[in-house]
Amino acid sequence: MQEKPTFYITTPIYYPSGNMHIGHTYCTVAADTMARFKKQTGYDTYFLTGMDEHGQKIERKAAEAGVTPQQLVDRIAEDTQALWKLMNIEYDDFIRTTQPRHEKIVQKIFRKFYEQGDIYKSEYEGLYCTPCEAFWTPTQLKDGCCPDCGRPVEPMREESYFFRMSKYQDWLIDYIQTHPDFIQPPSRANEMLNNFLRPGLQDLCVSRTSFKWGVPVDFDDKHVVYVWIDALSNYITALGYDTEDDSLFQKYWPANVHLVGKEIIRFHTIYWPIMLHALGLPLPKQVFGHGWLLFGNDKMSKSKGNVVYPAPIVERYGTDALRYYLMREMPFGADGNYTNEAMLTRLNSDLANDLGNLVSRTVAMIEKYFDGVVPAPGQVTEFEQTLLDRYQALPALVEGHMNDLQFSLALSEIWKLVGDLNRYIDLTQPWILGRSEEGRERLGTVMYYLAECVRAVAVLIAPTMPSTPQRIFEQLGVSDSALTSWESIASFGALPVGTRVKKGQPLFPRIDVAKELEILSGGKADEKAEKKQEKAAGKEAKKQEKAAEKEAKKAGPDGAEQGYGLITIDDFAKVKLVTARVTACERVPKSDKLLKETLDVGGRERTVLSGIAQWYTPEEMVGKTVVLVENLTPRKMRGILSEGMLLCASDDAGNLKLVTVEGGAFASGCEIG
RNA sequence: CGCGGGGUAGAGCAGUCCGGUAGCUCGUCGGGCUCAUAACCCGGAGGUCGUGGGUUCAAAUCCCACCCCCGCAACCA
Repeated sequence: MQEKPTFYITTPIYYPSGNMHIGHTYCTVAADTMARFKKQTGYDTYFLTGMDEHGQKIERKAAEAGVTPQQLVDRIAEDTQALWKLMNIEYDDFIRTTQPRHEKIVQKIFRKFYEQGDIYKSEYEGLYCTPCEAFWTPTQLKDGCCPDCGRPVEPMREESYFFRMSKYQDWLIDYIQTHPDFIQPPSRANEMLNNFLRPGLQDLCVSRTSFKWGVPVDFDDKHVVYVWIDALSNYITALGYDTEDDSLFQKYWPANVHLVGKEIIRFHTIYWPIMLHALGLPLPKQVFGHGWLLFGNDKMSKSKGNVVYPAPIVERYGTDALRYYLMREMPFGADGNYTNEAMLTRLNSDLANDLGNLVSRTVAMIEKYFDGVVPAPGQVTEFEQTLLDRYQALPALVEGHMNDLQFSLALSEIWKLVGDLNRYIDLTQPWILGRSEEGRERLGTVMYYLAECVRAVAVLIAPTMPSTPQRIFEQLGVSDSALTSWESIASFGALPVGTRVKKGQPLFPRIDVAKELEILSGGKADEKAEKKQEKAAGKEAKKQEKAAEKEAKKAGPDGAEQGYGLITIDDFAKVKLVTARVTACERVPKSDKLLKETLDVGGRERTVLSGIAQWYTPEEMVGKTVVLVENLTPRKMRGILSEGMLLCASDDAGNLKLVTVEGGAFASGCEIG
């Protein structure tokens, strides 16, 4: 028996500092699509994803939440795996850096580096910002102060182990230059060479003593292994490298592709190759840096948060729809914008109008004209020839784009066939052929070509949209797995004459874009509230508010027009507004937008966070008398509990002004209303 | 001089490496069709390719300078 070629693909292991959102989903879906494609085209594939669960940030987050780091990461790992299930991700393994199988090998690797002289002990010296618990290089500083919080930094020393990167830099430069496919897209290779390699690599600090949540260095227990060796080695520890059973490692390493975000390409194309080289292992064949999914302004939503989570989208439109959108919308490698509107428009035009409707009309016509039985094709005309040309060229084109990880191009090629088919129907006018007996053979040809081409489309979209093909096959009456394989579309005509089709539900119902946009933005806020606010009271209030809003919209057109429901005086009374004096104010570390205000409210002190740092400096805040929503459910942001909210006015142009009480001396704690 | 991405039709983008009628999707306007999910098909309008200079027979594309936007990693009430 002939052995299949192998294909090993990985995603980064994600950091569980929060729930996985659409950006992580993007990368994971891409890896899954690729893995499925390779499987479909005859490869023995292995697809690894997982989580990078160590580090100071997790330690701190867990402490804030009052749980152990392990509990924290367990929860997020569970949620993440549930999300991947929802997205129909078929990974072969899910590695977590807290698993013993990983930790043991990391220790071995670390020790090996030490013993062979790649790692040495020294001192890390740098400028440290104590509140932010971060080291900065002199070039990162802003006016000599911490770029995050603006406070002064101080020189600090920390004992650390270092990896001699410099020892390998010439080798790596040479490797990159002689392996042009190693770093993709190629512009990234230049970036690495010019910015990091040619100027000279600095030795890399690979251990920490400042936190404990990590893999202990087994010969020096003051230290834990820092992220580089811990996280990057997951790609081989997951395969059982350097264990008793390393059969997976033997079989699949080196990886064919590491899919990574462009922000971590440096670690994967410099540190990781050097580590592997030092271990005497071959390098992955390719590291592909994909772009970032940016968030365009969603005009329908006034909510300021712009993090998009996949679950609500999947609930409404299905997993395949979201997968299609992610893979189709932007060229892999470049940045792309995500907006609900663009997605809904895309789903409507490509999935509902073009593909879904094509399947619909094809099946409907075969039912109408041939009682649901696929007829035999007859004489071929130039119209069929056009289709055939497209059909025959398609698998190779798709394969080419897929191998370049150009998902959007692959899909766009497939959709050219979909477009051809819709056009074909108009050109051949089956409804006219159906009127006369002479047209019958011709009609049969048209129907056969349609059905057979639709079958091919179903096969081709399977990696991107894993569950849609089955729904198409059901309507086409195809159940034989020999007719759903990649090989089955190698040549036209595998679909047996006489197959019974059966019309089913529309594949992708048309979406009312305006309506859905409203629901999506509302749904998003809802989900956030649910995640954030454990307190039932808060949740309940929100729901009621929503229900009331909906009611009011139905009832009063005036209110609906403005997007607000009418409320009664009682509703308003629920909101307790009071005056408050800002007694102190500072920027929140590691946040662009947040200010932390300390307020005096009638003699009592309150801490409130506001996303207004772009408009107000901490200095000018102090002394203002502002309006506080006093009975808002407290919420934690950046680890600080915010007890209320300051009223602001903002306009469409992005200006923002605090609502203040004229004459700053007005007493604080006074009720407003 | 921190790094990176970008400025091409109303919107989102391709084209730029390797100069030679400016293209795709959505929207819009007009027409056609009735098998289909108000879907599908055809056609039109709409761009001095950020600005200024240079090279060239010819520049979105090459060279120089400048301007502007965005991101630097995500629950920002």
